[in-house]
Amino acid sequence: MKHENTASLDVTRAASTFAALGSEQRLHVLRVLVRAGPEGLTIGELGARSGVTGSTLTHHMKILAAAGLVDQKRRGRQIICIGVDFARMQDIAAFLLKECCADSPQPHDTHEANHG
Amino acid sequence: MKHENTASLDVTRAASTFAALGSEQRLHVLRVLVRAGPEGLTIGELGARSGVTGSTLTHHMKILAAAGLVDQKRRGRQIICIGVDFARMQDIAAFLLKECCADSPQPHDTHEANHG
DNA sequence: TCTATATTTCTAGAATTAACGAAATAAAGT
DNA sequence: ACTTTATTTCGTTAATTCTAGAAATATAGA
Repeated sequence: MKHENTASLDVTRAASTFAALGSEQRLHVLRVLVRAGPEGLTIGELGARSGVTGSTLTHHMKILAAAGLVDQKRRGRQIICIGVDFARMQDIAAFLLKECCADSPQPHDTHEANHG
Repeated sequence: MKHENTASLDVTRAASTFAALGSEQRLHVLRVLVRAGPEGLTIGELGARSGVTGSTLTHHMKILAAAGLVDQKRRGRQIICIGVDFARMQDIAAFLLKECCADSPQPHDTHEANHG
């Protein structure tokens, strides 16, 4: 990891977001949350529905929250978790493609039709 | 990792695709490839442009290829690598949201406007 | 066949991440 | 203050992934 890159902070952030999604267990938990919709679920209910509980669930939720993929807020003595919004996933996906063909010698138009 | 899930194979595949994108170094390499456009780059040139070379690059490319994010084909004694296409990223992003709100008690329409 | 070039496999130590029990903290009710 | 419920922090062990050097393989050309 020894290369200089002006947009390096973005790469770092995008990579850790993808990494957050890159665990089968976290992906499962996140999808349970997405299925639950905008009202969200408590940690307890999320654990019950996903089969991932206790400190393990806390650990995974922390990673998902740090990536901005879930929100957590306290309500009394429970924590309500709410899943990603669509726009965020769009942004993440776009990140990969946004400089597409910038270094290509041939005219852009030729390829651009493939991903309008 | 002890929960049964009918769609478990899909989750596994999606998770490993995200995991493939979840390394700063791999993400950097992949973006260099995306910048290069549809003609692709040889491993050597990709290494020169990205700063990741040798067995380390081979290792990362294997992971990206297994995830279907790059294609590799031999041409003489070099290997040409070509980056992701847009449709694949769209699919990956969609995976997360496709069952959105399925378990939500309230009517779908209320939330659906947020992510047409 | 011999040599040079391009890339991969093998191997292993370092670093990171996962998993989980036990103890700790936070809020609410008695 | 004490108890119960909900969740997190801490500490520790296991598992996975990263990184890179050295040897191996594949192809092309002399």
